[in-house]
Amino acid sequence: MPTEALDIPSAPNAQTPLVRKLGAMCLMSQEEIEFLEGLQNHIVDVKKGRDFVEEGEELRATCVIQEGWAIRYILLPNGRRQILSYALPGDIIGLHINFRAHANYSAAALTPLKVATVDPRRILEISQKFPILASGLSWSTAREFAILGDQAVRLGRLSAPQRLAHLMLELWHRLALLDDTDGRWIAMPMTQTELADTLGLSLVHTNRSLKSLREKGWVTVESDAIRLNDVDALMEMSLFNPDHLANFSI
Amino acid sequence: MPTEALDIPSAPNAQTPLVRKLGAMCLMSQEEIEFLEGLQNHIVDVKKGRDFVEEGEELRATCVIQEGWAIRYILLPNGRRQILSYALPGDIIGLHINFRAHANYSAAALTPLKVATVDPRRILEISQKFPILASGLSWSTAREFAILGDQAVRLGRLSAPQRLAHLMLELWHRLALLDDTDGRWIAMPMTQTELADTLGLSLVHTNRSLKSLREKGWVTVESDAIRLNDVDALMEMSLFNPDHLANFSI
DNA sequence: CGGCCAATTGATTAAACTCAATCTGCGTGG
DNA sequence: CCACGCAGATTGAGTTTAATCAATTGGCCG
Repeated sequence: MPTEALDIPSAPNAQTPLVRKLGAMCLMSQEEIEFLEGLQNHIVDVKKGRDFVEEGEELRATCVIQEGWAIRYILLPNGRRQILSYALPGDIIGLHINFRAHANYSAAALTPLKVATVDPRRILEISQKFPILASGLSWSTAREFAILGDQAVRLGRLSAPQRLAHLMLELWHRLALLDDTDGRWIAMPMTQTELADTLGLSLVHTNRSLKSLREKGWVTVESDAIRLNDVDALMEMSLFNPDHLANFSI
Repeated sequence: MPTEALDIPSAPNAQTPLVRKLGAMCLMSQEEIEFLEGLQNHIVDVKKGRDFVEEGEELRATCVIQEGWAIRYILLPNGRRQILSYALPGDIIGLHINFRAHANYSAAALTPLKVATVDPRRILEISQKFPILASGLSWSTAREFAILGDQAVRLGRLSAPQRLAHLMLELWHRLALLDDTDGRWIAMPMTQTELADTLGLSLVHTNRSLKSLREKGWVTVESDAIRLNDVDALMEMSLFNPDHLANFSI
């Protein structure tokens, strides 16, 4: 198992992935859990490939992913795309919406998606009424920062095969927190084009780097999933630091 | 002047850079301003080059930069470094400190620094008592995200000269919000080694890319400062999007 | 004057990109 | 049922960008 995080007992009766995720970090009261679950009762389906947040547009609602994966990305005027991060179940898009704030990135469904849309004013309500919950969201924010920071490290200071391995390990750890891994298999719903736009590489070079990890025997690739055959080797070669995703250690 | 932000009247009697920064976004009451200023009365000096936050260490205090520049960075086991972002006066390091949270990046003084150290519990107090102030800090958080997102775009999808120009424009806009630019001159207190670690390049290639901007006449480089001679050309070639730093437009 | 740090330049090597074909699996219409 | 089209994956070949290695220069300070 990837981190000590899993030794911390989860929130009881956790139904939504957000409650499960926060439960790994902080001990919420039953009232807080119920409030948080109650927030997420308005569920919207988003078709695979569809944008549900568009850069520059005014944000109307805070979105909490219930099922499926999304990407946050920025499109450049020359047509190139940089995917900033993957949003998994329990992740929040638009947590920090302010008066007339405009989205500074787009978000799209990587797989068919179920999202809860929440009135941003109810988020402010949380910080006034539920201090534990508020600190849970604050932790979630700090974790998003750490994830984006690791993305910057990948893009700035790792080689192509390192970037790939590093990303796989990140996803493995994040999915493990949701109990969403089957041993060493993890879902990989993105195409190689999307992978390339995540890692700042060309499609061709992404393909070749993936091949090199396969040929070393470190990963097994299936359509829509990969298996991490040698986690130690992957961690060492990609310089992955698991503390960045479990900064609540001890 | 870079953005429409400057047309919004600043907070009256703004003394600390944080109040000046937030004043550009939200209209705080006199009481809120005084509370925020009062928070920042414990000032610490940090010598140039010194780390004041170390990755992995437990964070004891929230730091608000009063004077000087800092860097947030991650050091890899192989000795390479990725600078994530620059912290300017008014920026906050450790806004989202939680119970026994450990820093997931280091921070060091790029210049001699004055920082206010704040008890993190007083941050929680803000969100409970001062809703406008809380939304201001939330905006500040969203802005930090946008800055780090732009950093990922630079690292992932821009060429070396584009990365340089893009970073200069970011700093120009951020300094303008603090009224800290002298026309088109901006401070550049970092060495080329630090610039290279910011942009994900080698020192030599950074030097050559800087030379190419100079030779095109777009920038003038002095020690510790540069002048943006042709902002339009820089914006076009680097695909810079000023909205990311002024997402409160209209 | 010497030492040191930062900046600059030259030459070579390595990594990653681009262009151009295939190849493969899958669904669909004839 | 099969040919066709299409999207995604794979491979080859040549080019470009950036890294590395190696000096050299410039400024500043003791």
